[in-house]
This record gives sequence, C-alpha cells and structure tokens, in this order.
Amino acid sequence: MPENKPENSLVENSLIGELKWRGLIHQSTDETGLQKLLDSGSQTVYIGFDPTATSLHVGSLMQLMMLRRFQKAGHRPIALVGGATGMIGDPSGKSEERNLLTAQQLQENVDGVAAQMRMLLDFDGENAAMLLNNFDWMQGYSYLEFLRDVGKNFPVGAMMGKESVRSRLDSEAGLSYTEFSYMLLQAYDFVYLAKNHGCLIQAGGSDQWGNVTAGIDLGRRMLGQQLFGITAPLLTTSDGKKMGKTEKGAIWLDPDRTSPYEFFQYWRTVDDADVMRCIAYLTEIDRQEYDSLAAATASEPEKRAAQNRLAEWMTVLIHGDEGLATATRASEILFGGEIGDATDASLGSIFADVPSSEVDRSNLDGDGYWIVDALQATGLVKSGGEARRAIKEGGVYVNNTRETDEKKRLATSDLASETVMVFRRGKRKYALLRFV
RNA sequence: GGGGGUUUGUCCGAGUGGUUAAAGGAGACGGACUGUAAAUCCGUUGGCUAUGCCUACACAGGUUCGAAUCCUGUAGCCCCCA
Repeated sequence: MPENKPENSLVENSLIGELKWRGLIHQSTDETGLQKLLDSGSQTVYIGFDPTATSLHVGSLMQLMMLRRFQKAGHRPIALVGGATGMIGDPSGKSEERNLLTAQQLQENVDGVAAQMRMLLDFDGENAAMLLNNFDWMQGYSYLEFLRDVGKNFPVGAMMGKESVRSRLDSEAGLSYTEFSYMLLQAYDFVYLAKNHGCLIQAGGSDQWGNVTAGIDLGRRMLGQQLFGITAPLLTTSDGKKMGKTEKGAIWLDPDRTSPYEFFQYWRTVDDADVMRCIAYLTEIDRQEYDSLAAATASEPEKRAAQNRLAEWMTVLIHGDEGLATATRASEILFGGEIGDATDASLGSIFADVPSSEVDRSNLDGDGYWIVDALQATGLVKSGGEARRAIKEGGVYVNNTRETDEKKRLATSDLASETVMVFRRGKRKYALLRFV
C-alpha cells in the first residue's frame, strides 16, 4: 500500500486529503486534475456493484462508504447496480468463468442490494444519491449498434494488455468471449453516465482499475471528454486474505444472513494488525480519534479499544442502535456465566443466530434425556462417540455450566427457560434445544 | 500392445502374517494460559445399545488358526520398452 505522501496543495479536510490519510487511494488518474474538478463544485461520482446475491457483504462496504464520503463532501453519488453486466460476469480477479445468473435471480438481487444502499446513502436533498441499473440502457442496445458505437473504439491490443485479461488467458480456465467483452460494457456505462448524468468520476476497488481506465479511454474517444478514475485498495488482512469472510462464509449486511451479533463479533475480533486499517477504510471516525485509538492499541492492546470502537461503529451503521444493543447483550451472556431463570423470548433474541432444534418434551420424563443423545440432537457432535469424547475433554456445557458426567440425564430442572436448554461445545459454539 | 511399480485413516506418511483401530507428522476439535489475540503447553481424533461388539488399510475373491501385510482378478495412478 502506498504511503500517504504529504502534499502541500492538499489540505487534510478536503475530500482527497481525507481519502489520502485513510489510505483509500490506491491509484488515480490525474490527481491534480481531479482535485481541481472536485474543488470547482459538486461533482457526480459512480461505483458499480455486482448483484451476485440478494445482499451486499462487507467487501462491498468499502465502495459504499466511498460513495458516502463523496456525498458528505457535497458530491452526488451514483450507485450503479450491474443488472446487465451481472449477466455477463466480470473476469477481474476471478480465476474461473462465472456462472451466468438468470434474469429473475438478477432482479431479486438488484432489489435486495438496492434496499441496503438506501440505508447508507441519502437519496433526498440537493445532492441526492441515485440508484441506476445498467440493464435499463443496455437491454435495448442492439449488438450491431453496440459494435459500431463502442466496439470500434476498443483496440484489441490494449484489451489484451489488461491484467484481468492476461492473467486469465494464461490460466487453465481460459476466458470466454463473453467475459472478454465485459470490459466494453462497463466502459460504456461510464460514458453513458458522463453523457446523461454529468458523471465524470468513477471509483472502485483496485481490481477495477482496468475497467475504469477502459471507460476513461472510451470517454475520450466517444465524447472527447476527460474522465477521471480513482481506485481504493482491497480490504485484506495482514496476511493477505480477503477480509469479511469467516469459515462460515461472507459477512453479510442482511441481518437474516448474518445476525447483528455475529456481525458485531466479527469486528470485535479483528486482529490487532488489521484493526486500524478497518477503521480507516470503513468508518467515519475522524483523524484525531483514529490516532488515539492507534496509540491505545499500541500501548494496551489487551483492552482492544480500537476493536470495540470499530464493532460499535459498524454495527450501528448497519443495524442501528437497536442492533448494537442486541449484539452487546448477547455478547455479555454468551461470554458470561451461568444461564438460568431466563425466558424463551429473551433467549430467542440473544441466540438468534444459534442453531436450534426441537425435541419432544416427553424425553425429559422418567429417567430423563441422556446428554449424549441431546448433544447429537443439537448437531454439535456427529456421533455418540464424539459426544462422549467432548464430555470427557471438558468441552461440553449445559446452560454455560460444564458437564463432565457422560451418563448425565437431563430433566426439566435443567431447562434454562420455559422450554429451552442451551448447549455449548468448546468456547463459543452454541446450540439450543427446544422441548416441545 | 509388452514389462515394472504403486494405491493405507481428513491429508501426508510408516508398517515385521499375530496386543495394529493401524507409528510419526499436519490438520481439526477440546482444555490450560491469554486480550473472546498470537505464540506455547496438554489431551482427543472410525462407529455402537460400550469393561464388550462391529466396520476399516483401492475393489472382489482366495490361502491361513490368524492378513493392511501372501496369492488371483478388477480399477486408478506412475515409469520403461514398442
């Protein structure tokens, strides 16, 4: 990552200055020109989003925040969902040919993603954000016309030189003509937006650099206009992996896919080495607080002041104050002591994302329910042997109390609430068992 | 087409006809420590109606009191000759 070069011409409270100290500028075209443009008045900037799912995930958050920063600085953001380009698939950074989405799936994805954008961008007021779908202008564009208008302006030699194309050509997976053409579509988007919405700036992740510059070239040829591009670094961990992923999969913004608690915890456990970068990239925490958090992390990392602040900020942004409240309450209980005297309702909200299963209540009658069977019913263990082993290892907890007797029979007195027992395997793997 | 080799548990990798559910390592999972970290240390790591039983060393058969270990056939992989 390039260090923030101090430049006298750039005041820190200008947008570019802010992006710089946050380390958000990976590459940009004609920075002084861009600076002048931004100083000259409210501009329009766009970023494209791939509608590959019904929800955005943490990876897209970088880009959304970028738009948000532009908007807060008085510019108009355009969030472009790729209804058309999504049908093709961007080869950038992908090692394999994408599966094409169906038109219907695509529409569902676009709708879901759009709803989330409304939370982060302001769609009212003077520089109201716009949400556009390139399917709207691409669907009626005939192949012949497109080739004459756009394709003509693309030297194949230049296209072959792009990193995204070259790396795929060298790989075994190869590159289909469809994916090869992707670049033209995205380039045309930029030109379309420049012409129809006065949008002269395209931002994006660093993997979009090739597509961005392709659009700039096309703008010069088709419109004779100077366009600008700026890319942000990718959000990666210190060991080079993409952030926003756990073993279980991506961290989504949709609370039904990733609960507020899980979301909160994700940020709270970010590695020391990565936390400041996350704060810089993803939040609007200012320079002063950033510096003090950085100092706090260095001097007393065990307090994890930066992680806590990050988690709090992110959770409020995506899930609101209420989401944060739920998440912190859940954290206290999950990492706290014994659970007893709870109600079904409170356990239900605290363990919202914990898998739960139902068992017939009559199991508790008579001799009671054998714990080995109970553990298997929760899915925490795959076999009776594993259950016994887990108990022997001291890795089984009922209502947060360790259970070491593998012959234990559970009875109604072991219920944490009216109908629920809380099982835990190891430090933090929970499961609920409902006796109905 | 002919000759030789190889095939082991999640992965890598030992394995003498008989305490071999299979050394060792990795991974994973627990535990201790800790900052809900990293590192480290310890333990566990086929299944079950469980002081015993069953299923496992590519697959199918055979020899033997007894086989992952020997034989035959089938399949996969590798090398040499044509």
